[in-house]
Amino acid sequence: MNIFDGLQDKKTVFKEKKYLDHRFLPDRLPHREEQISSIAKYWVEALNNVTPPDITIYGKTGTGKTAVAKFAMKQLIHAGKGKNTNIRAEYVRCTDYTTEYQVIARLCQQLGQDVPYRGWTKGEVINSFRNLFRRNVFGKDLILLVVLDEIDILLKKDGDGILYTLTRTDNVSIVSISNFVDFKRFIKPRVKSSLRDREIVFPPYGAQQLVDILQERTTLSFKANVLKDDVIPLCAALAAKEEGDARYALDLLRTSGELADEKGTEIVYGDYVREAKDYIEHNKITDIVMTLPTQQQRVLESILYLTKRKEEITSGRLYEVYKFKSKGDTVTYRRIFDFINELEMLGIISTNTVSRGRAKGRTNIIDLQCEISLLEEAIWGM
DNA sequence: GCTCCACCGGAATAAAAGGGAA
DNA sequence: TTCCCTTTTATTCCGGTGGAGC
Repeated sequence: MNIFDGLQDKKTVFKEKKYLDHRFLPDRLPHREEQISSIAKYWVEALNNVTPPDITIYGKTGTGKTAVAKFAMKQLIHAGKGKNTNIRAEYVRCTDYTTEYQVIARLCQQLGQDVPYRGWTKGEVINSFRNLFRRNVFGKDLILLVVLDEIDILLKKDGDGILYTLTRTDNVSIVSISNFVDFKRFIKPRVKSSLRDREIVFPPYGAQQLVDILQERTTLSFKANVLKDDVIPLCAALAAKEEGDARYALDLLRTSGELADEKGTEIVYGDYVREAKDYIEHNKITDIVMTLPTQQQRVLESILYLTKRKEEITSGRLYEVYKFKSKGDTVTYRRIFDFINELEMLGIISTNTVSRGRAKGRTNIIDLQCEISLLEEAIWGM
């Protein structure tokens, strides 16, 4: 008897689960035709051996920014085949490569130039990057399209040096993808002027559009007639409420199916979607909390403590509680300020700065953005 | 020994609205 | 009433330290 016996051919509602992964790149991206053709309009220059203009893509999470960019990359490379061009398109996720050095080193490696992760100065790495263009290794002038996904993270952490370097390298065209419209405030005027960019905005998907997207994936990934009629509209409606997040919609759909498998039913019911929602939320919080550094966990604990006591959480009060809780092993208020920002970025809390006049100064009001019980569970272990 | 980088904190600057002067 | 000042904290700027890869 093998432990894997019987598990592999367990009954399932899925045909091919992978098509429900948000990283899967379909052949068609419904309701993004306009954005795709905008990119194509700019990039077509590359096929004539002209460096295309820089592009900036804005949009909330799950609005298809990454998918559209990757789709366009694929198409461009395909179109370039057989033509007398030397086009490369490289995708860099700035959450994985968080400094100028790392991004350039990564680009070098993608283009076949080996550079170490450390030890070299930034200048050396930039030089060998630029040499890739001078040396003409590929016979034809290299045109490089760099897609910098979630660039706001990089800019916030490491400044705008990366843009400075890339805009000052010939034959490089930058596509910046950002969740925030105001990410340009991280860019200094001197760099901004050399970034001659076109902007493309990705609006959130509406409920009906999400239905279309889900419908298309469903035929690929689920067996026939396993979804109750209300499943897809419900996923779409819930995701539409979450700022039109298609990734979330797909997550809901997949998790609902997994729940059906788990329960051993052959049909996915609408109720499973609601259950999936709780499950996803729970997992998200647990994941975040588990990977948080100790000090940040303490801050979160303090927020939880104050929330439970129904006290208004001002930054000053929070710091008091935090200091009390960590008994000596503390960091300064300056750090807490950063932690609060990070927690806000993660979506666990929200802050609102208010000013209370002459004798009271300014303060941040902090609000927990998730269920107390979920957070408790995550912090105090399962 | 050199560089990158994560982590940290001090100091300077900005912001908002009540208080008070005109 | 209007307008500037004051107060207090938020926020930014910037530099130091030490570990890790080379």
